[in-house]
Amino acid sequence: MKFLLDDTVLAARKLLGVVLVHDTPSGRISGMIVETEAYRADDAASHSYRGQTERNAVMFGPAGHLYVYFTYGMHFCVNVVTGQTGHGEAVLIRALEPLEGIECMVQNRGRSNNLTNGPAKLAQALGLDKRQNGVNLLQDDSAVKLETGATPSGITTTTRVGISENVDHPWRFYITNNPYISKR
DNA sequence: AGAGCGATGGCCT
DNA sequence: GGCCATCGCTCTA
Repeated sequence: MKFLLDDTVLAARKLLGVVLVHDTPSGRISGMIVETEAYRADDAASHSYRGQTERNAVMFGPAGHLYVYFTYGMHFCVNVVTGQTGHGEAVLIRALEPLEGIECMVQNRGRSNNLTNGPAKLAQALGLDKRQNGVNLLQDDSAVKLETGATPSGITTTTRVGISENVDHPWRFYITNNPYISKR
């Protein structure tokens, strides 16, 4: 996972195919990352753009940690911190392909379809919220961690979703033809 | 298939 | 006080 220290846009591409795991009391829940977005420090759409605050502090910490934020009053979204410590960069995980613990995901989501094809959906499916903000994803004994997965067959590049600033950059990536990407 | 909108709370000015 | 890196229900076709 050395690539997390690379340029954040490149890191977002390389996170495709990596497996995100949450070890819970009710079992191991995991999914392969199939869609990401890069948020750079000099990027008006990034939470870190206006400097460090209590909320976004994790983004300014070391790469490979988990940044979880709360939005729209009811949703959590999950990011992997990238780049050098102090820069404030991260990659938003927008979609997963479910691998293990699908029964747990169904329970967490309260439905049996569309488990992980959106940033807030996958956070709920894996049981991730404010409590996991800041955990180290690169440590073996961590409850939430990243594991090496498959190399994607193909990568599609588009502009990012759901932002109003800095709209034109092609910083969203997904595995071409993967059925679990979020729509739009 | 697609547009409209309500739910719901923390963060920032 | 207004804004949100959202989701899913409800309406119109």
